[in-house]
Amino acid sequence: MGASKSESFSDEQNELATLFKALSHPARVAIIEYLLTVDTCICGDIVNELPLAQPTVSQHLKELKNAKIIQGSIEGTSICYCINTETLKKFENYFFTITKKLKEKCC
Amino acid sequence: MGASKSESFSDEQNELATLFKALSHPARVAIIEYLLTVDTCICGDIVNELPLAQPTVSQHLKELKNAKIIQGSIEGTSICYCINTETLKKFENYFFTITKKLKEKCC
DNA sequence: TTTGTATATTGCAATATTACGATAAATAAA
DNA sequence: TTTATTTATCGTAATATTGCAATATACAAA
Repeated sequence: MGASKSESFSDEQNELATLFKALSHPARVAIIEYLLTVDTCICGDIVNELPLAQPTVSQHLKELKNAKIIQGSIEGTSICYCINTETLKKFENYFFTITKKLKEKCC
Repeated sequence: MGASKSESFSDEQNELATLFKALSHPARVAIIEYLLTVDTCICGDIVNELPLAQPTVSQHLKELKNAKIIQGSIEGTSICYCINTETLKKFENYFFTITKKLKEKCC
């Protein structure tokens, strides 16, 4: 085996796991943090911000895009990336449900 | 290569990524959700709740324990698992910082 | 057209994760 | 002590992730 038995779990559980997975690498956390420090959706220079080669950064950006956590739009020669507020809200909601349930517990 | 260049990122970025990673599998999301549905820290039967073999569940539980998201105490023959409120609060705080920053942005 | 700049894709090696059968360890009950 | 029950660990196969050099693509500027 080796492949995750995702079909054995609910859609919501898989969706939540996918979002967590997209953020499960320090480089991708760093990308999100960087996108949050800049005022607008700034183009380029994400590569210069990270201690990784350009193809590696491109790959991490692709994963964040696939998870719909960020989105990129072509802006001349470069690409303008920004956070997908929609998805982050969804994520926040999921997460809230969990932490809310936790507060209702004793333990 | 293949190993993650974690030393190139901040401790906080790595810590956050570790927490996300611990929850990046549907089985582990399911475990957390199950622990939240039961009133107290119920022993055993986590294995029966999941569509996975016992060694696999044990492995997932170990990962959640390593990330300090859950904790287990011996209770006779079985082990009583429950959520580590401390860690989840820390996680919640990290996450809040991100979503708060997002709200301060236009985009 | 040629050159330069920005980003993506390919290919591959190193490493990590996932899953589970077999087995071990620990303890309760008979 | 023997047996049953519960959880952990080992070993291993299948698959996924990470990182980057090389290369491709796309387009702006010269």
